[in-house]
Amino acid sequence: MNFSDLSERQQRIIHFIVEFTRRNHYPPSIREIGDHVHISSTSVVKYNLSKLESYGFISRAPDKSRGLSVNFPALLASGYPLQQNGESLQKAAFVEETSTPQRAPELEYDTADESPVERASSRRFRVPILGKIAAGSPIAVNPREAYDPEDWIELAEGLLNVPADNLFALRVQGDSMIDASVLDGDIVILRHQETAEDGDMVAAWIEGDEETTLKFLQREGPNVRLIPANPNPEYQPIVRPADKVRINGKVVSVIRVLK
Amino acid sequence: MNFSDLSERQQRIIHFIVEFTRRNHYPPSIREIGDHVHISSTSVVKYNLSKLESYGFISRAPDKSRGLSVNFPALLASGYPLQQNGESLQKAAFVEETSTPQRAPELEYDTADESPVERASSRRFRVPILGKIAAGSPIAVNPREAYDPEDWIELAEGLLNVPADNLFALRVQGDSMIDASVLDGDIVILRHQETAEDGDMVAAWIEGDEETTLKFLQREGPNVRLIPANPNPEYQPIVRPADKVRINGKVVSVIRVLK
DNA sequence: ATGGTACACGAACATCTGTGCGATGTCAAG
DNA sequence: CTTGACATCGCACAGATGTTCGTGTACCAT
Repeated sequence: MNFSDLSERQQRIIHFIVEFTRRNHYPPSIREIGDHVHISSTSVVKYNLSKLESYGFISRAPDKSRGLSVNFPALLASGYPLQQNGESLQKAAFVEETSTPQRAPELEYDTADESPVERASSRRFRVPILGKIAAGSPIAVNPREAYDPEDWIELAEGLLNVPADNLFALRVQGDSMIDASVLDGDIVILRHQETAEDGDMVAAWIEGDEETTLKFLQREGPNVRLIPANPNPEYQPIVRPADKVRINGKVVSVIRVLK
Repeated sequence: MNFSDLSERQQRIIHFIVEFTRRNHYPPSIREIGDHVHISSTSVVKYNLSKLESYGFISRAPDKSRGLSVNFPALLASGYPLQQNGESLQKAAFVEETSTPQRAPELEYDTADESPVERASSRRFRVPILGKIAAGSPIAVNPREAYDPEDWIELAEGLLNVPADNLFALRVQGDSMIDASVLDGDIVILRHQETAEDGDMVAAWIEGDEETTLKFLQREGPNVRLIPANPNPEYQPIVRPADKVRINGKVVSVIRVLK
Protein backbone atom coordinates (compact mmCIF):
# COMPACT_ATOMS: atom_id res chain seq x y z
CA MET A 1 0.00 0.00 0.00
CA ASN A 2 1.44 3.30 -1.06
CA PHE A 3 0.99 6.29 1.06
CA SER A 4 -0.08 8.25 -1.97
CA ASP A 5 -2.77 5.67 -2.62
CA LEU A 6 -4.48 6.57 0.58
CA SER A 7 -7.47 8.80 0.35
CA GLU A 8 -6.99 12.47 0.86
CA ARG A 9 -8.66 12.14 4.21
CA GLN A 10 -6.51 9.29 5.33
CA GLN A 11 -3.38 11.13 4.40
CA ARG A 12 -4.57 14.13 6.30
CA ILE A 13 -5.41 11.98 9.27
CA ILE A 14 -1.95 10.54 9.43
CA HIS A 15 -0.40 13.88 8.99
CA PHE A 16 -2.51 15.28 11.72
CA ILE A 17 -1.71 12.48 14.12
CA VAL A 18 1.98 12.92 13.51
CA GLU A 19 1.87 16.64 14.02
CA PHE A 20 -0.47 16.54 16.96
CA THR A 21 1.56 13.96 18.76
CA ARG A 22 4.70 15.86 18.11
CA ARG A 23 3.25 18.99 19.57
CA ASN A 24 1.33 17.64 22.49
CA HIS A 25 3.24 14.53 23.39
CA TYR A 26 0.07 12.59 23.47
CA PRO A 27 -2.07 11.31 20.63
CA PRO A 28 -5.27 12.99 19.49
CA SER A 29 -8.71 11.68 20.23
CA ILE A 30 -11.05 10.56 17.51
CA ARG A 31 -13.06 13.72 17.77
CA GLU A 32 -10.01 15.90 17.64
CA ILE A 33 -8.99 14.14 14.49
CA GLY A 34 -12.42 14.63 13.05
CA ASP A 35 -12.44 18.32 13.82
CA HIS A 36 -9.16 18.97 12.10
CA VAL A 37 -9.76 16.77 9.14
CA HIS A 38 -13.28 18.01 8.70
CA ILE A 39 -15.07 14.82 9.44
CA SER A 40 -18.22 15.44 11.37
CA SER A 41 -18.84 11.88 12.39
CA THR A 42 -16.69 10.07 14.85
CA SER A 43 -17.63 6.82 13.22
CA VAL A 44 -16.13 7.96 9.97
CA VAL A 45 -12.92 8.76 11.72
CA LYS A 46 -12.97 5.37 13.31
CA TYR A 47 -13.68 3.84 9.95
CA ASN A 48 -10.64 5.45 8.43
CA LEU A 49 -8.47 4.70 11.41
CA SER A 50 -9.38 1.07 11.06
CA LYS A 51 -8.36 1.21 7.48
CA LEU A 52 -5.07 2.81 8.34
CA GLU A 53 -4.51 0.20 10.97
CA SER A 54 -5.21 -2.60 8.55
CA TYR A 55 -2.60 -1.10 6.28
CA GLY A 56 -0.20 -1.12 9.17
CA PHE A 57 0.29 2.61 9.24
CA ILE A 58 -0.94 3.07 12.75
CA SER A 59 -1.57 0.96 15.81
CA ARG A 60 -4.57 1.23 18.03
CA ALA A 61 -5.37 0.25 21.59
CA PRO A 62 -9.06 -0.57 21.53
CA ASP A 63 -11.24 1.26 23.99
CA LYS A 64 -8.40 3.38 25.25
CA SER A 65 -8.75 7.05 24.77
CA ARG A 66 -6.05 8.39 22.55
CA GLY A 67 -4.76 4.86 22.31
CA LEU A 68 -3.13 5.12 18.95
CA SER A 69 0.35 5.52 17.59
CA VAL A 70 1.96 5.97 14.25
CA ASN A 71 4.01 3.26 12.66
CA PHE A 72 6.83 5.17 11.08
CA PRO A 73 8.71 2.28 9.53
CA ALA A 74 5.68 1.25 7.54
CA LEU A 75 5.00 4.82 6.61
CA LEU A 76 8.49 5.34 5.31
CA ALA A 77 8.37 2.17 3.32
CA SER A 78 5.19 3.35 1.68
CA GLY A 79 6.62 6.61 0.52
CA TYR A 80 5.43 8.83 3.29
CA PRO A 81 6.92 12.26 2.67
CA LEU A 82 9.20 12.36 5.63
CA GLN A 83 10.83 15.56 4.55
CA GLN A 84 7.75 17.38 5.62
CA ASN A 85 7.90 15.89 9.01
CA GLY A 86 11.48 14.98 9.25
CA GLU A 87 12.22 18.44 10.39
CA SER A 88 9.55 18.31 12.94
CA LEU A 89 10.59 14.92 14.06
CA GLN A 90 14.13 15.83 14.77
CA LYS A 91 13.19 19.16 16.07
CA ALA A 92 10.79 17.56 18.45
CA ALA A 93 13.41 15.24 19.75
CA PHE A 94 15.81 18.04 20.09
CA VAL A 95 13.39 20.35 21.78
CA GLU A 96 12.51 17.68 24.21
CA GLU A 97 15.95 17.80 25.65
CA THR A 98 16.51 21.45 25.29
CA SER A 99 13.43 23.21 26.45
CA THR A 100 10.27 22.53 28.29
CA PRO A 101 7.74 20.65 26.28
CA GLN A 102 4.98 23.10 26.01
CA ARG A 103 1.54 22.16 25.13
CA ALA A 104 0.10 23.80 22.09
CA PRO A 105 -2.96 25.46 23.61
CA GLU A 106 -5.24 24.83 20.72
CA LEU A 107 -3.59 23.30 17.82
CA GLU A 108 -5.26 25.23 15.08
CA TYR A 109 -3.52 23.62 12.29
CA ASP A 110 -3.83 24.04 8.64
CA THR A 111 -2.38 21.45 6.38
CA ALA A 112 -1.39 23.98 3.82
CA ASP A 113 0.96 26.19 5.74
CA GLU A 114 2.83 23.93 7.95
CA SER A 115 6.36 23.52 9.06
CA PRO A 116 7.77 26.95 8.37
CA VAL A 117 11.00 25.18 9.10
CA GLU A 118 14.02 26.80 10.38
CA ARG A 119 17.18 24.88 9.97
CA ALA A 120 18.24 25.07 13.52
CA SER A 121 21.90 25.23 12.81
CA SER A 122 22.80 23.53 16.02
CA ARG A 123 25.89 21.55 15.54
CA ARG A 124 24.37 18.50 17.07
CA PHE A 125 21.40 16.58 15.86
CA ARG A 126 19.56 13.47 16.66
CA VAL A 127 18.85 10.63 14.39
CA PRO A 128 15.78 8.64 15.29
CA ILE A 129 15.93 4.92 14.82
CA LEU A 130 12.63 4.33 13.19
CA GLY A 131 12.66 0.61 12.69
CA LYS A 132 14.25 -2.22 10.86
CA ILE A 133 15.15 -2.84 7.31
CA ALA A 134 15.65 -6.10 5.59
CA ALA A 135 18.94 -6.51 3.87
CA GLY A 136 18.42 -9.76 2.17
CA SER A 137 15.96 -12.19 0.88
CA PRO A 138 12.66 -11.11 2.28
CA ILE A 139 12.98 -11.41 5.98
CA ALA A 140 9.73 -11.12 7.74
CA VAL A 141 9.92 -7.75 9.31
CA ASN A 142 7.26 -6.86 11.72
CA PRO A 143 5.65 -3.94 9.98
CA ARG A 144 3.71 -3.04 13.06
CA GLU A 145 6.65 -2.07 15.06
CA ALA A 146 5.92 1.35 16.25
CA TYR A 147 8.02 4.37 16.31
CA ASP A 148 9.92 4.55 19.51
CA PRO A 149 11.12 8.00 20.39
CA GLU A 150 13.52 6.57 22.92
CA ASP A 151 15.83 5.19 20.33
CA TRP A 152 18.02 7.70 18.74
CA ILE A 153 21.61 8.42 18.04
CA GLU A 154 23.05 11.79 18.60
CA LEU A 155 25.92 13.05 16.57
CA ALA A 156 27.70 16.21 15.71
CA GLU A 157 27.00 17.36 12.22
CA GLY A 158 30.67 17.52 11.41
CA LEU A 159 30.93 13.78 11.64
CA LEU A 160 29.00 13.22 8.49
CA ASN A 161 29.60 14.29 4.97
CA VAL A 162 26.08 15.36 4.28
CA PRO A 163 23.77 17.99 5.66
CA ALA A 164 22.23 16.79 8.85
CA ASP A 165 18.69 17.07 7.65
CA ASN A 166 16.08 14.42 7.09
CA LEU A 167 18.15 11.78 8.73
CA PHE A 168 16.82 8.63 10.20
CA ALA A 169 18.25 5.30 11.11
CA LEU A 170 17.26 1.71 10.70
CA ARG A 171 18.46 -1.51 12.16
CA VAL A 172 19.63 -3.94 9.57
CA GLN A 173 18.35 -7.46 9.37
CA GLY A 174 19.98 -9.90 7.05
CA ASP A 175 23.27 -10.31 5.30
CA SER A 176 22.73 -9.08 1.80
CA MET A 177 25.19 -6.24 2.26
CA ILE A 178 27.79 -8.23 4.07
CA ASP A 179 30.50 -7.32 1.60
CA ALA A 180 29.81 -3.71 2.26
CA SER A 181 30.37 -4.25 5.91
CA VAL A 182 26.75 -3.94 6.75
CA LEU A 183 25.98 -6.85 8.95
CA ASP A 184 22.94 -8.18 10.60
CA GLY A 185 22.23 -6.00 13.56
CA ASP A 186 24.06 -2.98 12.32
CA ILE A 187 22.51 0.39 12.17
CA VAL A 188 22.42 2.42 9.04
CA ILE A 189 21.83 6.11 9.03
CA LEU A 190 20.00 7.32 6.01
CA ARG A 191 19.19 10.63 4.55
CA HIS A 192 15.72 10.69 3.21
CA GLN A 193 15.74 11.44 -0.49
CA GLU A 194 13.84 10.18 -3.48
CA THR A 195 16.82 9.96 -5.72
CA ALA A 196 20.36 8.75 -5.42
CA GLU A 197 23.43 8.30 -7.50
CA ASP A 198 24.97 5.20 -8.92
CA GLY A 199 26.91 3.39 -6.28
CA ASP A 200 24.97 4.77 -3.42
CA MET A 201 23.71 2.37 -0.87
CA VAL A 202 20.01 2.99 -0.64
CA ALA A 203 16.91 1.79 1.06
CA ALA A 204 14.66 0.85 -1.80
CA TRP A 205 11.15 -0.34 -2.08
CA ILE A 206 10.12 -2.45 -5.02
CA GLU A 207 6.58 -2.30 -6.17
CA GLY A 208 4.84 -5.44 -5.24
CA ASP A 209 7.09 -6.21 -2.36
CA GLU A 210 6.03 -5.86 1.18
CA GLU A 211 9.20 -4.40 2.46
CA THR A 212 12.12 -2.19 1.83
CA THR A 213 15.60 -3.52 1.40
CA LEU A 214 19.12 -2.25 1.44
CA LYS A 215 20.97 -2.38 -1.85
CA PHE A 216 23.45 -0.61 -4.00
CA LEU A 217 21.89 1.46 -6.69
CA GLN A 218 22.85 1.42 -10.30
CA ARG A 219 20.94 2.78 -13.24
CA GLU A 220 20.63 0.98 -16.51
CA GLY A 221 18.78 3.05 -19.00
CA PRO A 222 15.12 2.89 -18.08
CA ASN A 223 15.85 0.38 -15.37
CA VAL A 224 17.48 0.47 -12.03
CA ARG A 225 19.58 -2.33 -10.72
CA LEU A 226 19.55 -3.04 -7.05
CA ILE A 227 22.67 -4.91 -6.16
CA PRO A 228 23.25 -6.76 -2.95
CA ALA A 229 26.76 -7.09 -1.62
CA ASN A 230 26.99 -10.75 -0.90
CA PRO A 231 28.84 -13.32 -2.99
CA ASN A 232 26.37 -15.98 -2.08
CA PRO A 233 24.39 -16.80 -5.22
CA GLU A 234 21.32 -16.62 -3.09
CA TYR A 235 21.60 -12.91 -3.41
CA GLN A 236 21.00 -11.66 -6.90
CA PRO A 237 20.70 -8.19 -8.30
CA ILE A 238 17.21 -7.05 -8.92
CA VAL A 239 16.46 -5.14 -12.07
CA ARG A 240 13.24 -3.25 -12.38
CA PRO A 241 11.83 -0.37 -14.35
CA ALA A 242 12.71 2.83 -12.62
CA ASP A 243 9.10 3.65 -11.95
CA LYS A 244 8.66 0.42 -10.06
CA VAL A 245 11.32 1.24 -7.56
CA ARG A 246 11.12 3.82 -4.88
CA ILE A 247 14.14 5.16 -3.12
CA ASN A 248 13.50 5.86 0.49
CA GLY A 249 16.85 7.19 1.41
CA LYS A 250 20.54 6.97 0.96
CA VAL A 251 22.82 5.45 3.50
CA VAL A 252 25.21 8.02 4.80
CA SER A 253 26.65 6.16 7.69
CA VAL A 254 26.96 2.68 9.02
CA ILE A 255 27.36 1.84 12.62
CA ARG A 256 28.82 -1.55 13.04
CA VAL A 257 28.70 -3.18 16.40
CA LEU A 258 31.31 -5.76 17.22
CA LYS A 259 30.65 -8.50 19.65
CA MET B 1 14.11 20.20 43.39
CA ASN B 2 16.10 17.02 43.23
CA PHE B 3 14.55 13.95 41.83
CA SER B 4 15.66 12.02 44.86
CA ASP B 5 13.80 14.44 47.06
CA LEU B 6 10.53 13.34 45.61
CA SER B 7 8.45 10.94 47.58
CA GLU B 8 8.75 7.30 46.78
CA ARG B 9 5.37 7.43 45.17
CA GLN B 10 6.17 10.39 43.01
CA GLN B 11 9.34 8.79 41.82
CA ARG B 12 7.45 5.68 40.96
CA ILE B 13 4.83 7.69 39.17
CA ILE B 14 7.40 9.30 36.98
CA HIS B 15 9.10 6.03 36.28
CA PHE B 16 5.82 4.54 35.35
CA ILE B 17 4.85 7.35 33.06
CA VAL B 18 8.18 7.17 31.32
CA GLU B 19 8.02 3.44 30.89
CA PHE B 20 4.39 3.32 29.94
CA THR B 21 4.78 5.98 27.34
CA ARG B 22 7.82 4.32 25.94
CA ARG B 23 5.99 1.08 25.55
CA ASN B 24 2.59 2.18 24.45
CA HIS B 25 3.36 5.39 22.66
CA TYR B 26 0.65 7.18 24.51
CA PRO B 27 0.55 8.37 28.11
CA PRO B 28 -1.20 6.48 30.88
CA SER B 29 -4.47 7.54 32.41
CA ILE B 30 -4.75 8.54 36.03
CA ARG B 31 -6.27 5.22 36.94
CA GLU B 32 -3.60 3.28 35.14
CA ILE B 33 -1.03 5.18 37.09
CA GLY B 34 -2.84 4.48 40.31
CA ASP B 35 -3.07 0.78 39.60
CA HIS B 36 0.61 0.42 38.98
CA VAL B 37 1.79 2.61 41.77
CA HIS B 38 -0.62 1.22 44.31
CA ILE B 39 -2.76 4.26 44.74
CA SER B 40 -6.37 3.34 44.98
CA SER B 41 -7.72 6.82 44.71
CA THR B 42 -7.66 8.72 41.49
CA SER B 43 -7.62 11.94 43.42
CA VAL B 44 -4.39 10.98 45.09
CA VAL B 45 -2.84 10.36 41.76
CA LYS B 46 -4.08 13.71 40.63
CA TYR B 47 -2.73 15.26 43.78
CA ASN B 48 0.71 13.88 43.12
CA LEU B 49 0.60 14.70 39.47
CA SER B 50 -0.14 18.26 40.41
CA LYS B 51 2.86 18.25 42.64
CA LEU B 52 5.05 16.88 39.95
CA GLU B 53 3.73 19.46 37.57
CA SER B 54 4.44 22.25 40.00
CA TYR B 55 7.99 20.98 40.19
CA GLY B 56 8.15 21.12 36.45
CA PHE B 57 8.75 17.42 35.97
CA ILE B 58 5.67 16.84 33.93
CA SER B 59 3.18 18.84 31.95
CA ARG B 60 -0.53 18.30 31.98
CA ALA B 61 -3.37 19.16 29.65
CA PRO B 62 -6.33 19.75 31.95
CA ASP B 63 -9.44 17.78 31.16
CA LYS B 64 -7.76 15.85 28.41
CA SER B 65 -7.55 12.15 28.85
CA ARG B 66 -3.97 11.01 29.04
CA GLY B 67 -3.04 14.61 28.58
CA LEU B 68 0.30 14.50 30.26
CA SER B 69 3.89 14.40 29.23
CA VAL B 70 7.21 14.08 30.90
CA ASN B 71 9.61 16.97 30.97
CA PHE B 72 12.88 15.24 30.35
CA PRO B 73 15.11 18.27 30.50
CA ALA B 74 13.98 19.09 34.00
CA LEU B 75 14.15 15.47 35.01
CA LEU B 76 17.66 14.97 33.81
CA ALA B 77 18.75 18.21 35.36
CA SER B 78 17.39 17.04 38.67
CA GLY B 79 19.35 13.87 38.67
CA TYR B 80 16.78 11.52 37.29
CA PRO B 81 18.41 8.11 37.03
CA LEU B 82 17.63 7.57 33.41
CA GLN B 83 19.96 4.65 33.19
CA GLN B 84 17.86 2.47 35.35
CA ASN B 85 14.45 3.58 34.35
CA GLY B 86 14.17 0.55 32.21
CA GLU B 87 15.18 -1.82 34.90
CA SER B 88 14.33 -2.02 38.50
CA LEU B 89 11.16 -0.12 38.87
CA GLN B 90 9.86 -1.38 35.64
CA LYS B 91 10.41 -4.88 36.77
CA ALA B 92 8.58 -4.16 39.93
CA ALA B 93 5.68 -2.97 37.90
CA PHE B 94 5.65 -6.22 36.06
CA VAL B 95 5.59 -8.24 39.19
CA GLU B 96 2.58 -6.38 40.35
CA GLU B 97 1.03 -6.77 37.01
CA THR B 98 1.42 -10.50 36.81
CA SER B 99 0.56 -11.22 40.37
CA THR B 100 -2.49 -9.05 40.27
CA PRO B 101 -5.12 -11.09 38.54
CA GLN B 102 -6.09 -8.48 36.06
CA ARG B 103 -8.91 -8.89 33.69
CA ALA B 104 -8.96 -9.85 30.08
CA PRO B 105 -5.96 -10.08 27.81
CA GLU B 106 -5.87 -6.38 27.35
CA LEU B 107 -3.12 -4.47 25.77
CA GLU B 108 -2.59 -3.13 29.23
CA TYR B 109 0.94 -2.48 30.25
CA ASP B 110 2.00 -4.86 27.61
CA THR B 111 3.31 -7.64 29.69
CA ALA B 112 3.85 -9.45 26.47
CA ASP B 113 6.76 -7.17 25.93
CA GLU B 114 8.57 -9.13 28.56
CA SER B 115 10.67 -10.48 25.76
CA PRO B 116 13.98 -8.99 26.76
CA VAL B 117 14.91 -8.64 23.16
CA GLU B 118 15.47 -5.22 21.80
CA ARG B 119 13.94 -3.62 24.82
CA ALA B 120 16.95 -4.42 26.89
CA SER B 121 17.69 -1.01 28.21
CA SER B 122 17.39 2.50 27.00
CA ARG B 123 20.23 3.74 29.06
CA ARG B 124 22.11 6.36 27.19
CA PHE B 125 25.73 7.29 27.33
CA ARG B 126 28.11 9.61 25.71
CA VAL B 127 31.23 8.55 23.96
CA PRO B 128 33.87 11.23 23.73
CA ILE B 129 36.01 11.37 20.68
CA LEU B 130 39.40 11.76 22.21
CA GLY B 131 41.61 11.97 19.23
CA LYS B 132 43.07 10.06 16.36
CA ILE B 133 44.69 6.72 16.10
CA ALA B 134 47.32 5.18 13.86
CA ALA B 135 48.74 8.44 12.80
CA GLY B 136 49.40 10.74 15.60
CA SER B 137 50.37 11.23 19.09
CA PRO B 138 49.72 8.68 21.76
CA ILE B 139 46.23 8.76 23.03
CA ALA B 140 45.50 9.97 26.47
CA VAL B 141 43.05 7.36 27.43
CA ASN B 142 41.19 8.96 30.17
CA PRO B 143 37.58 9.37 29.34
CA ARG B 144 36.91 10.91 32.67
CA GLU B 145 38.93 13.93 31.94
CA ALA B 146 38.02 16.95 30.04
CA TYR B 147 37.19 16.58 26.43
CA ASP B 148 35.72 18.78 23.85
CA PRO B 149 32.00 18.57 24.45
CA GLU B 150 31.40 19.20 20.81
CA ASP B 151 32.94 15.93 19.89
CA TRP B 152 31.02 13.12 21.29
CA ILE B 153 28.53 10.59 20.18
CA GLU B 154 25.54 9.65 22.16
CA LEU B 155 24.04 6.21 21.92
CA ALA B 156 21.69 3.96 23.73
CA GLU B 157 23.39 1.14 25.52
CA GLY B 158 21.19 -1.42 23.89
CA LEU B 159 22.89 -0.68 20.62
CA LEU B 160 26.14 -2.20 21.73
CA ASN B 161 27.08 -5.62 22.89
CA VAL B 162 29.18 -4.53 25.80
CA PRO B 163 28.60 -2.63 29.00
CA ALA B 164 28.58 1.05 28.29
CA ASP B 165 31.36 1.97 30.62
CA ASN B 166 34.74 3.42 29.90
CA LEU B 167 33.96 4.05 26.32
CA PHE B 168 35.76 6.47 24.12
CA ALA B 169 36.14 7.01 20.43
CA LEU B 170 38.93 7.72 18.04
CA ARG B 171 39.12 8.82 14.48
CA VAL B 172 41.00 6.44 12.32
CA GLN B 173 43.81 7.61 10.11
CA GLY B 174 45.36 5.28 7.63
CA ASP B 175 44.41 2.06 6.01
CA SER B 176 45.94 -0.56 8.18
CA MET B 177 42.58 -2.11 8.92
CA ILE B 178 41.05 -1.69 5.54
CA ASP B 179 40.16 -5.33 5.23
CA ALA B 180 38.24 -5.08 8.41
CA SER B 181 36.23 -2.32 6.89
CA VAL B 182 37.82 0.29 9.03
CA LEU B 183 38.72 3.02 6.66
CA ASP B 184 40.52 6.26 6.87
CA GLY B 185 38.25 8.74 8.51
CA ASP B 186 36.10 6.23 10.29
CA ILE B 187 35.39 6.46 13.94
CA VAL B 188 36.00 3.55 16.22
CA ILE B 189 34.42 3.26 19.60
CA LEU B 190 36.57 1.48 22.13
CA ARG B 191 36.07 0.19 25.57
CA HIS B 192 38.96 0.99 27.77
CA GLN B 193 40.48 -2.23 29.03
CA GLU B 194 43.98 -3.54 29.58
CA THR B 195 43.31 -6.96 28.22
CA ALA B 196 41.49 -8.43 25.31
CA GLU B 197 40.84 -11.71 23.65
CA ASP B 198 42.26 -13.20 20.53
CA GLY B 199 40.61 -11.77 17.50
CA ASP B 200 39.62 -8.55 19.14
CA MET B 201 40.41 -5.38 17.37
CA VAL B 202 42.37 -3.32 19.81
CA ALA B 203 44.19 -0.10 20.16
CA ALA B 204 47.67 -1.13 21.16
CA TRP B 205 50.75 0.72 22.18
CA ILE B 206 54.10 -0.85 21.61
CA GLU B 207 56.94 0.06 23.88
CA GLY B 208 59.35 2.23 22.04
CA ASP B 209 56.79 3.50 19.60
CA GLU B 210 55.42 6.94 19.78
CA GLU B 211 51.92 6.06 18.93
CA THR B 212 49.10 3.68 19.34
CA THR B 213 47.74 1.73 16.44
CA LEU B 214 44.72 -0.29 15.58
CA LYS B 215 45.33 -3.98 15.15
CA PHE B 216 43.87 -7.39 15.65
CA LEU B 217 45.15 -9.12 18.72
CA GLN B 218 46.46 -12.63 18.84
CA ARG B 219 48.45 -14.27 21.57
CA GLU B 220 51.37 -16.53 20.89
CA GLY B 221 52.74 -17.96 24.06
CA PRO B 222 54.68 -15.24 25.77
CA ASN B 223 54.22 -12.96 22.82
CA VAL B 224 51.37 -11.07 21.33
CA ARG B 225 50.90 -10.64 17.66
CA LEU B 226 49.38 -7.47 16.39
CA ILE B 227 47.91 -8.06 12.98
CA PRO B 228 46.88 -5.36 10.57
CA ALA B 229 44.12 -6.01 8.11
CA ASN B 230 45.63 -4.88 4.91
CA PRO B 231 47.03 -7.14 2.20
CA ASN B 232 49.60 -4.59 1.25
CA PRO B 233 53.01 -5.97 2.27
CA GLU B 234 53.71 -2.61 3.74
CA TYR B 235 51.61 -3.72 6.65
CA GLN B 236 53.11 -6.56 8.57
CA PRO B 237 52.13 -8.23 11.78
CA ILE B 238 54.08 -7.11 14.76
CA VAL B 239 55.16 -9.65 17.32
CA ARG B 240 56.36 -8.51 20.70
CA PRO B 241 56.68 -9.89 24.19
CA ALA B 242 53.45 -9.41 26.00
CA ASP B 243 55.01 -7.08 28.52
CA LYS B 244 56.11 -4.76 25.77
CA VAL B 245 52.63 -4.25 24.48
CA ARG B 246 49.98 -2.33 26.14
CA ILE B 247 46.35 -2.63 25.24
CA ASN B 248 44.51 0.61 25.45
CA GLY B 249 41.13 -0.63 24.57
CA LYS B 250 39.04 -2.92 22.49
CA VAL B 251 37.03 -1.77 19.54
CA VAL B 252 33.39 -2.36 20.14
CA SER B 253 31.91 -0.37 17.33
CA VAL B 254 32.85 1.17 14.07
CA ILE B 255 31.12 4.13 12.60
CA ARG B 256 31.69 4.42 8.96
CA VAL B 257 30.78 7.58 7.18
CA LEU B 258 29.96 7.29 3.53
CA LYS B 259 30.53 10.11 1.14
C1' DA C 1 -33.21 -3.25 -12.16
C1' DT C 2 -30.44 -5.85 -8.61
C1' DG C 3 -26.96 -6.64 -5.53
C1' DG C 4 -22.42 -5.77 -3.67
C1' DT C 5 -18.86 -2.68 -2.03
C1' DA C 6 -16.76 1.41 -0.33
C1' DC C 7 -17.46 5.55 2.08
C1' DA C 8 -19.94 8.73 4.87
C1' DC C 9 -23.41 10.53 8.44
C1' DG C 10 -25.29 11.11 12.84
C1' DA C 11 -27.44 9.57 16.90
C1' DA C 12 -27.47 6.41 20.73
C1' DC C 13 -24.74 4.02 23.90
C1' DA C 14 -21.21 2.34 26.98
C1' DT C 15 -17.00 3.42 28.98
C1' DC C 16 -13.16 5.71 30.08
C1' DT C 17 -11.31 9.41 32.65
C1' DG C 18 -10.45 13.70 34.99
C1' DT C 19 -12.21 16.54 38.78
C1' DG C 20 -14.37 17.98 43.07
C1' DC C 21 -15.25 17.31 47.77
C1' DG C 22 -15.87 15.51 52.25
C1' DA C 23 -13.70 12.32 55.55
C1' DT C 24 -9.68 10.25 57.64
C1' DG C 25 -4.88 9.32 59.05
C1' DT C 26 -0.09 11.29 60.08
C1' DC C 27 2.98 14.22 62.13
C1' DA C 28 5.39 18.10 63.70
C1' DA C 29 4.82 22.78 65.67
C1' DG C 30 2.56 25.49 69.13
C1' DC D 1 -3.49 18.20 73.63
C1' DT D 2 -4.66 21.07 69.81
C1' DT D 3 -3.97 22.73 65.38
C1' DG D 4 -3.06 22.71 60.74
C1' DA D 5 -0.51 21.37 56.74
C1' DC D 6 0.05 17.31 54.07
C1' DA D 7 -1.08 12.97 52.19
C1' DT D 8 -4.78 9.51 51.44
C1' DC D 9 -9.22 7.55 50.53
C1' DG D 10 -13.64 6.75 48.42
C1' DC D 11 -17.00 8.21 45.62
C1' DA D 12 -20.16 10.86 42.91
C1' DC D 13 -20.44 13.19 38.65
C1' DA D 14 -19.76 15.47 34.41
C1' DG D 15 -17.41 15.54 30.39
C1' DA D 16 -14.46 13.20 27.13
C1' DT D 17 -14.20 9.37 24.02
C1' DG D 18 -14.48 5.00 21.55
C1' DT D 19 -17.99 1.87 19.52
C1' DT D 20 -22.21 0.28 17.47
C1' DC D 21 -25.90 0.61 14.40
C1' DG D 22 -29.26 2.14 11.10
C1' DT D 23 -29.35 4.92 7.03
C1' DG D 24 -27.92 7.18 2.74
C1' DT D 25 -25.11 7.87 -1.52
C1' DA D 26 -22.28 6.72 -5.35
C1' DC D 27 -20.19 3.42 -8.28
C1' DC D 28 -19.87 -0.85 -10.63
C1' DA D 29 -20.54 -5.46 -12.13
C1' DT D 30 -24.31 -8.72 -12.95
